[in-house]
Amino acid sequence: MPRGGATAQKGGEEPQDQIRPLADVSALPRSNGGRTRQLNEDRILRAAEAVFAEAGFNGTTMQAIAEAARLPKANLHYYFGTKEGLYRALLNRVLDGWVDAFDHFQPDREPADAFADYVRDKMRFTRQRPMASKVFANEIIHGAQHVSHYLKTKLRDRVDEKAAVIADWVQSGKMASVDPHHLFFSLWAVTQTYADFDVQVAAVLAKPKLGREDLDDATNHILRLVLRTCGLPETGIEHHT
Amino acid sequence: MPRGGATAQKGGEEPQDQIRPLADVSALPRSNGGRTRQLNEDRILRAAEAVFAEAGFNGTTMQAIAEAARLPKANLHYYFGTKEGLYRALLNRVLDGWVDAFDHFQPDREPADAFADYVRDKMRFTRQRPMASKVFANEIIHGAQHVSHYLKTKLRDRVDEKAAVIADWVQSGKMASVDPHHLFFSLWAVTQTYADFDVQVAAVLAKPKLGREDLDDATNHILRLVLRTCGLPETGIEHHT
DNA sequence: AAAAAACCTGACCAAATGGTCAAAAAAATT
DNA sequence: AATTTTTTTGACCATTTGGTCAGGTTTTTT
Repeated sequence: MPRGGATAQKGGEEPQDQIRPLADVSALPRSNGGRTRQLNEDRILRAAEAVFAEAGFNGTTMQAIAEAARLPKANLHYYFGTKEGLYRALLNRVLDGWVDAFDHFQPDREPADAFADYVRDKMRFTRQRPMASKVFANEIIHGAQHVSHYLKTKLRDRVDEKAAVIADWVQSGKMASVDPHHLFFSLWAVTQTYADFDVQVAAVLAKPKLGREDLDDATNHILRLVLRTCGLPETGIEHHT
Repeated sequence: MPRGGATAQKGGEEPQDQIRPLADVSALPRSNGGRTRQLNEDRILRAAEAVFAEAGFNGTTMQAIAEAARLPKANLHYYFGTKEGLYRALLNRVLDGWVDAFDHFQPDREPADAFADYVRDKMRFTRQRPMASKVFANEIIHGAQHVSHYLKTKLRDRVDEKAAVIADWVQSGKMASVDPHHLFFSLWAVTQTYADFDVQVAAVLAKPKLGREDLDDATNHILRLVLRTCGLPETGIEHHT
């Protein structure tokens, strides 16, 4: 008897050509102590992230994910039941890494350091998992139907908590007066724009695609922007050329 | 003989319930001196903007647009030929209003005024046509397949032109040193985030939806952010509560 | 008042897509 | 080694969807 969200399967398949090679995961080593499932779910989620990011929920076909993961479509349904189920699983995975960066905002820290670390973390995420960012952005733009509860509870609480910390910094004269909530919106916006709208940025910069250096420039720019906005000293930022 | 991009039509229709009332346009007054086409195209585009914004290109069905516009589906095909054709027409419409705001950056202007006007323009657009912004954002996130040429030519040229103006301002000591290109990316990001990610912002602010006051707060916050980043005096910004 | 051009639309269709099923192969348990 | 559980997968299907067509109606032009 199956174990996943699925029940039973059967599905017509055409021969699957790989659409995008998925790193290497080619030979899932045998004799796993039963973690076949974990490996395959991960493999599928990785493929799904890329496909959903590029095509959005509706534009994504199970077939496309199957090809990207180099597995038959029915296999996806075996592990995740429905397209919706797979999508939700993916969103959970993406959201996990989203709230953690907030930890940098501790009351006893130096504001400048906290902001710098936060920005650098966000930009690191942007560089390393631009697809994840796009999946999330897409979900929000289209009404956040699957994550609205999360936004109104976990995220809101976390933001309120850290907004209070920033408000304290402002009160105690450690930084200039800024609306903490809107500051967060700005921080998210300026960092994620390099993941979500990378195509636009690259086009304007006349680059075929964004490279590491471009993102380093961006990071320095954002650091300057944030620190100046908060009336903090611009230490540790390289001078842009 | 038809005149639009279309050729000829015929299409099965179910009874159309309105999904979203479209303003009022209920009675297209007769006896238009032949501008029936213009009226209907506008009506369809208006409906399409809302539907495409909510569902993305692939998630949007011609049927849904037809219902929103309260016209039979075949009628849409009559005017725009294909779904793609309609989408492109919509994108053109949206892009038109996008580059104009750049005009505020004139060499002889006071930098502070130029930035303030630009931000206010962008935020006005965000408030008045959030759907348009979402359609555009969606297009970019998914690779800008239909507008990449535009980005690499018209937009890039325009940005380069205005970046030069800002570079001059920096040179002549009128404002602090900032990378002009990245400054634009930041400006776009912080303003459009209130249109594209309105759901997220509202959720965090614990509002059912963003109101005028919220966007006014946002505008003031952004003005402060930009002016401080550019080392310009914060004149004419109301103090946030 | 014809004739032509523009507009409208119900009926229909081929292709795509999410999902299912049954049967079998592999692994793990006993 | 037998049994049970988990995994794999090809074939099949109902529905949805973009798009077409032919014939009709309205408006404009002559």
